[in-house]
Amino acid sequence: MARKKQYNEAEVIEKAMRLFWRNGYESTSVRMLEKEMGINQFSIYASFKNKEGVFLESIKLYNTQIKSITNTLENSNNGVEGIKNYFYDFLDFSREGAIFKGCLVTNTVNEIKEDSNPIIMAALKRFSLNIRELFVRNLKQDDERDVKEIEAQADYLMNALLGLSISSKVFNEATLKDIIRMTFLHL
Amino acid sequence: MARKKQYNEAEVIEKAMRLFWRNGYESTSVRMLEKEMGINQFSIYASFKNKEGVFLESIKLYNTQIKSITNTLENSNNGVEGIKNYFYDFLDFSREGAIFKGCLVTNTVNEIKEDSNPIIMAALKRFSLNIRELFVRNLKQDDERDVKEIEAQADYLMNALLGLSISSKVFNEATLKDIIRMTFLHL
DNA sequence: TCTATAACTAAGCGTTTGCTTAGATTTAAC
DNA sequence: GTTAAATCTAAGCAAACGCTTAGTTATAGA
Repeated sequence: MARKKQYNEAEVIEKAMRLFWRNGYESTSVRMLEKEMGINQFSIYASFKNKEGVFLESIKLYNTQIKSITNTLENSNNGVEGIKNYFYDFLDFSREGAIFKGCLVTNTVNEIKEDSNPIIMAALKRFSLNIRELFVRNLKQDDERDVKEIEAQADYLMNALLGLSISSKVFNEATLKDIIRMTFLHL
Repeated sequence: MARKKQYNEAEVIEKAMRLFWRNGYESTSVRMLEKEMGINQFSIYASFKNKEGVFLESIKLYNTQIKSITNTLENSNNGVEGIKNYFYDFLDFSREGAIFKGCLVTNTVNEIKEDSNPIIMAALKRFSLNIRELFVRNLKQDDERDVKEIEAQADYLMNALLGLSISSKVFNEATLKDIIRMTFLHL
């Protein structure tokens, strides 16, 4: 009855996500997206409604890709050691060749103004809170741990993880691994 | 011989800096600057050449303002305790009423792409390196400390400080203070 | 083969961006 | 008071932004 799409939506979102990851949300223009995704602006808007839609789909994909390491964390029952492994896994996950791109979500949180784009901001907060809950769950596995301190430790770890997302653009790999080592010294 | 300026350059830069601090570099437009600074675009360009010039002057001012707490750190001789105080001082410094604005420099590092604006990026890196050196200097004051670990500890502290700049937009004051407490537990 | 419909290309919409410029206004030396 | 120079206002520049739309092309059912 009608013409077939000449592109696969999953494939072009993969490319869009990598561009957002490197560039951030605002400074990725629709012109850049159409070049990277290899499809016309019309097709972008037909498939994903608008730029925001492309980004929300990118976060979804990011979520499923990072699932491979959050699942490892979720299935671990070795307490804080599991979280430490998550930090190392994340470093590996955020690497593209020699450079580190940080976390797509953290990068964007830093860029977006809350009131200028509440939909994206809400999606990003949901993502962060989810990871923090995994930290709490794993910390509770260590039975010699002071339960009153667990919430504070989870916040401390989130702070370190957020920091790592910036640090990974400044420091080299050896330094980043040393930062992780030091972060877990007293936990 | 000629007309007098109807504004004080130091005063309008103060206002520009606060706007950049809240908003970031890219998402602060020249139209917003002229409203906040209370002067016309022509005057902005006459006094500071361009938007980049306004920002570079803003960083200079930020530097002299934050000097009040970096000086305290520089004059301290109580080792890691002095750094801890710096963290608390920074939190206070970055507060505007009930909300925390993070660090102007860190906020902008997150936003700017290295190759898109190398001049600003260079100014920002200089700023960060300077603070890290103060950390190293203070860590060396503790004579029971392992000298081989000092560089790693300085990086760890920078990571925590960078994290704090993001965290301060997400967490409340009590949580932030708890994060600082936990950061220094094993140092 | 004809036709209806979805997918394509490419031009262009209105708005905002950083920045400039023409022209009026103020000021201080003469 | 005249004049020259700096400062002001306000309009407008080209480029880039997110997004739309007119017109062409391909495809599957009749």
